[in-house]
Amino acid sequence: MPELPEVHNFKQYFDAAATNQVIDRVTVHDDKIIRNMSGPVFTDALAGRKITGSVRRGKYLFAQLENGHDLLLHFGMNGDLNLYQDESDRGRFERFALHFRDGNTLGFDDSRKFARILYLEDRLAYIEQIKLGPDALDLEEAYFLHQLEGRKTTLKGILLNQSVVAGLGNLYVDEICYRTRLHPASRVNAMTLEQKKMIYREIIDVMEYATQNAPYYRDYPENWFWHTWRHEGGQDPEGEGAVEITKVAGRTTYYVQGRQKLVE
DNA sequence: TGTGATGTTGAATG
DNA sequence: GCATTCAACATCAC
Repeated sequence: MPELPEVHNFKQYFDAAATNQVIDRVTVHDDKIIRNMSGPVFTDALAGRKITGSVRRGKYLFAQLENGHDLLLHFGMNGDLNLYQDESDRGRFERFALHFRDGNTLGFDDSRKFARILYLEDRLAYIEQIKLGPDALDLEEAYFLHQLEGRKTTLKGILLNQSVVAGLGNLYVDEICYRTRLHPASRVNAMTLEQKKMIYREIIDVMEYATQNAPYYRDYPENWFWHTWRHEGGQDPEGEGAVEITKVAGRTTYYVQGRQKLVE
């Protein structure tokens, strides 16, 4: 599930659960989820470490350790955090868990195993390495406009590109396109400056609204866009047209025919 | 029971 | 070399 607003919520949950906790030991149920070292090496690297806080950038959550290193949590398609005391509360799909000295355990659940966990000695070097762009909430207009120059890809493709702006995913991109009245398959190089500025504005507005109003993980408000128009048989709340389903940038895409203009 | 899924990557292609 | 596209990843839910 996680896009920027969900990971924002994971951060809140993580900070409350783990800040100032000392890791007593680590359990790894599935070595493959740790992407840059073996399970035992990972376990040794974390044992005895204190967690001092966390930093979020896009969909990436960096848990900071007192030695200056970081534990990177990327939630993939359906990662989740689960703090518990009683072993019976352990998640069915827990892949690894931090056991704190105070007796609590923070489990990382991930049924589909698309999550990525790394132990990082240098967070900034890693961000540089994967070319992760600025967080959507920190996006500056001039930078964004510059990133769009000379691009021939689709509007949806550019918004999903984490190097351009970090944090947007399939659902929120559809909502941004809906609000701008632009068809998601519109070509970036065919759009006017005004249209690009409008996209910038909606990125910020949608992300701010979502982070301020989203409850933890599920159970979004009734008027959330995927309850109204972004689903099979959905209705455009403004009644301007029919909801169509197609594929853009390789992803399932919803848009309102008649409302969203294809610019190419 | 077959299909699709809210993400990322690396290989293939242009 | 760069931008872009697309299959692959592994498993579950509908």
